[in-house]
Amino acid sequence: MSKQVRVRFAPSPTGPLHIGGVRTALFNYLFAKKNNGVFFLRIEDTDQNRFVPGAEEYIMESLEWLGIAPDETIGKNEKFGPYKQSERKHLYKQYADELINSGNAYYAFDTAEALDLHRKQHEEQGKTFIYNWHNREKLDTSLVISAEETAKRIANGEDYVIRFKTPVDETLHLQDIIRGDVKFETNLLDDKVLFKSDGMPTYHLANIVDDHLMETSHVIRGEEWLPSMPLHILLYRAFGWEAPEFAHLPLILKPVGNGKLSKRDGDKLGFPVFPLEWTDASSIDKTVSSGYREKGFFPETVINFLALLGWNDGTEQELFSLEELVQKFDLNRVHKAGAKFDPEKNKWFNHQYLVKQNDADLAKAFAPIVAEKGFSTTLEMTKLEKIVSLIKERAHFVSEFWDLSDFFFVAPKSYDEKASKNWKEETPALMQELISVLGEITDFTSLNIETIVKDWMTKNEIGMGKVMQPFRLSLVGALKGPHLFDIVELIGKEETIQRIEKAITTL
RNA sequence: GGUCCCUUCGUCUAUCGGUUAGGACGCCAGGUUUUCAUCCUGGUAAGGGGGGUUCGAUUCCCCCAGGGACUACCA
Repeated sequence: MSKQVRVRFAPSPTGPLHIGGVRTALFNYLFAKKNNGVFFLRIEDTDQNRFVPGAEEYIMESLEWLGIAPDETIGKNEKFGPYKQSERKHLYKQYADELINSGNAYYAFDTAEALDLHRKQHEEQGKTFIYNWHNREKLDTSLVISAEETAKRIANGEDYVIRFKTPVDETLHLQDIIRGDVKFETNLLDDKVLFKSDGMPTYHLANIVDDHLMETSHVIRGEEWLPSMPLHILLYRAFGWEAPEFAHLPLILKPVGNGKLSKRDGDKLGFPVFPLEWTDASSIDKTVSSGYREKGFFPETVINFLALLGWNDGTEQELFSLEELVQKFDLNRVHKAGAKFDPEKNKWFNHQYLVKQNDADLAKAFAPIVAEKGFSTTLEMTKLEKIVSLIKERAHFVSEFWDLSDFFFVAPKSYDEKASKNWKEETPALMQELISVLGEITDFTSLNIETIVKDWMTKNEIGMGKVMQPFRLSLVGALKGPHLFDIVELIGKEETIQRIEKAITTL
């Protein structure tokens, strides 16, 4: 029996979760569930300067809305808690010390200013400053001074960081589930800071320590982390720990132009990049970024579309429920190349799920909009459900419902110009006749009205278009919308006749 | 600049050496519909370039080009 699958999503709370992060979380979730494993959420807030209030809650709420909430996290099954790195602060120093003692790390006293200067000077000469084997003994480190001297400087309160002592002259062949064999020369790597002068670990140290302590079996993360895989593997080795398996996901790219989709893209591209609406409290004007939820996307849409960005099951199926995804997901079928986000196809997915929703739920979602227009009391829910069932095939979002159904609530205020051309000289007389036909119908239901009206037309040899077009124009104000007799039944005999009369006088 | 990753229709993708290179979104046309939408039918459109390996390459290898990521005491 192989060991239990435990995967994590480990965002830092520097703002709202963006769509690429959501995809990473989703793939972790799918992989965990597929393998009867555990999906946990860890908050990586080792950089106190970048902490954004509300971001942590936002992340949790987003995952919950999408239906991919973690099995373990802050306040939930805290088997390996705390799940927030700032609360694990006391843990990391001892591991940094362990690396110092084993000769895998060293103290460095260089100031940020000194390093900046080095970088600038190198740049001016067209060279790149890399803090590693070739210069670490020329810099201000514990490698070149005595242990006593080092201890003294630290005791004096001098600022220092702890850097990893990258091994020399090695070619690393690393295995990535998605990319296969990836090669790195250790001589080209730099000695990353593991422990900062503010007493906090960097991402690299905290991440490895926590993944080990939390018994992470697989690290599934974005491709932007691929360059730090050698460092991470080397760290596991230095600690003598078994490393988890790695899988680096392809990036989600902007739909137009180049580059990866980023938080800064906000609403500029005409679609949300965040699952939930987010108000930037730090901005002067309290900038609001739209969210999928508020825009009327269903969680199923977001899940389905994101799952297919970089993965497919090898068949031609495109509509998947979360359960199906769990069943079929396979990391080995994840793509290597980045994928451009296609807002059009995303909308198509939402239409698919909109049509699938049951009418009662849609009516419930539509009701507040109707109420806002001032029709709350005049309508019972069953009628609203009926309306929704008639129009949903024409919509991508619930927010489009009103424009597609306003004529159910209120008579047209104007008539579509182009359509009015169908209003000919003989039309008023015909409409007058239609009124009297309608007036005599007692069973005022769609099918019955249709039968009677069509009978009347055939008996009098009146062409369909001559009646139906003006009839629709009178009720709807344009040549669009659901089956006409369904509209007639819903608005009722009296209203129908009134609207025809109004059309006769107006047109 | 350096390191690493990637490369099939406009976009998302299938193809595990031999296919008329398939599907979906979009777009166009036709049909259904009194109308719009849905739906159905059809069409549009692709293996970056150059070398190899092979009887045969989209598929395997190399080079180039292009794109991307990373290159902080940020994650």
